Amino acid sequence: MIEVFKTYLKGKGNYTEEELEKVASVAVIKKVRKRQYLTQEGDVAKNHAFVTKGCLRTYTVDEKGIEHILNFAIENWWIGDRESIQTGHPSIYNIDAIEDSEVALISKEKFDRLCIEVPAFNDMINNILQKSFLVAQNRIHTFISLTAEEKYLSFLEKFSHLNMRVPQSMIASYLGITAETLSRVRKQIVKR
Amino acid sequence: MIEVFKTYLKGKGNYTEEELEKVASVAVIKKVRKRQYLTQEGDVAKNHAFVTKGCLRTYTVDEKGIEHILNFAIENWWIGDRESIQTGHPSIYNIDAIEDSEVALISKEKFDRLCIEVPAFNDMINNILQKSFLVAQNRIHTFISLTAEEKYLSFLEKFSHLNMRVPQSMIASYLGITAETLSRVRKQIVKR
DNA sequence: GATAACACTTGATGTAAATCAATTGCTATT
DNA sequence: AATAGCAATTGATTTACATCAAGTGTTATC
Repeated sequence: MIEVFKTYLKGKGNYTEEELEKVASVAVIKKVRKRQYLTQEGDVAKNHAFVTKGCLRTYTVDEKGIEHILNFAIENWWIGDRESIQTGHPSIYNIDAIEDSEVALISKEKFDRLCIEVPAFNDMINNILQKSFLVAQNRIHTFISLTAEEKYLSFLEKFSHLNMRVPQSMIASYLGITAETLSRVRKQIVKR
Repeated sequence: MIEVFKTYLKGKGNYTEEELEKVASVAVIKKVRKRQYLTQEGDVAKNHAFVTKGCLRTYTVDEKGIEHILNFAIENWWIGDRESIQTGHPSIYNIDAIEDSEVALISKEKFDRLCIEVPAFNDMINNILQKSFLVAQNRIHTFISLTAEEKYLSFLEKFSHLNMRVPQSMIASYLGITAETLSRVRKQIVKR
């Protein structure tokens, strides 16, 4: 499935054939079965991960045992706790697969070296970062200004593909509402 | 006040004296009086802004006339709608000063050129972006997992300096709660 | 020094969403 | 085919927070 990664790279930056090989060659493919962890709370994250197949999520579990989902990642998305990778501090997040999945792992060291040695890679990563930031800003805005129903509608607009793949209870968690509330909200929407 | 900007640059990157001048020379100092807009909803944002003095905020106003504050920026922070600047689309945000302030403006064109011509600048900006992203992630996490009181305590931990400068009603808005709720939450906290 | 203009507090009431609990479907496994 | 194990729905109840409405205190403004 390294081909998925290469295709992605081609679409995202101006790589020479040589650079492309260089980037792809440091990636290590790993299968992650449904419910299997990629990283657990307390671990120091060592790898950036690119999803070639399946779907994963980043989340925490609070004292009451409730899961709070921070992010999903499907094919052609990156996932990983940048904070932990960069600082070397233990991660506060869990990452696991919610479908049988496959990721391309790149170790921090190799990733950092790529950023230096392959300008196209560096630019690509910074572009992604920029985009991720804007998405995050936007999501913050939904939290401070929208009702449960509006949050869900906004989610549908932006991530309808996720809506079809991810259990409702997880979408609720991602939106910061309960599964019951989401169920009722959906009923309301359909009714109109 | 361009000195504030130069001092900041020195602390944030490995600039040669020449590069430092180059960066500083493209910045245009602008005074922004309290309540004066830097950008308004509907405008296409043209400049990145670095705050050399004072305090500004990014916010929206909903149909009911309620303000939702997305960000504050004080001395040594950047502010501006990256999305609008990059895409050329009208901004959905208002930015105004909540104290008499002063900013260093850098136009999109000059900013982009600096990113290309001054590697230290590019690296610095990407570092800031990375940090901004992590802060945003963190804030999202507070929204999906904390109560009003916990959100405020978390805010205090991270931004106590802002707490002293910004009206409570605006902090409430930033936290996605009402001013009344914040007032009661504070009373609770003091009581213990 | 009176008056306005905010910023914050406090109380009464309303409501969206959470919680608790039971039921109905699925699909997965034996 | 029976059983277990989730995922979603639905109803009853509670609660955290919002809303509405007066108040008080503090700082500007004429």
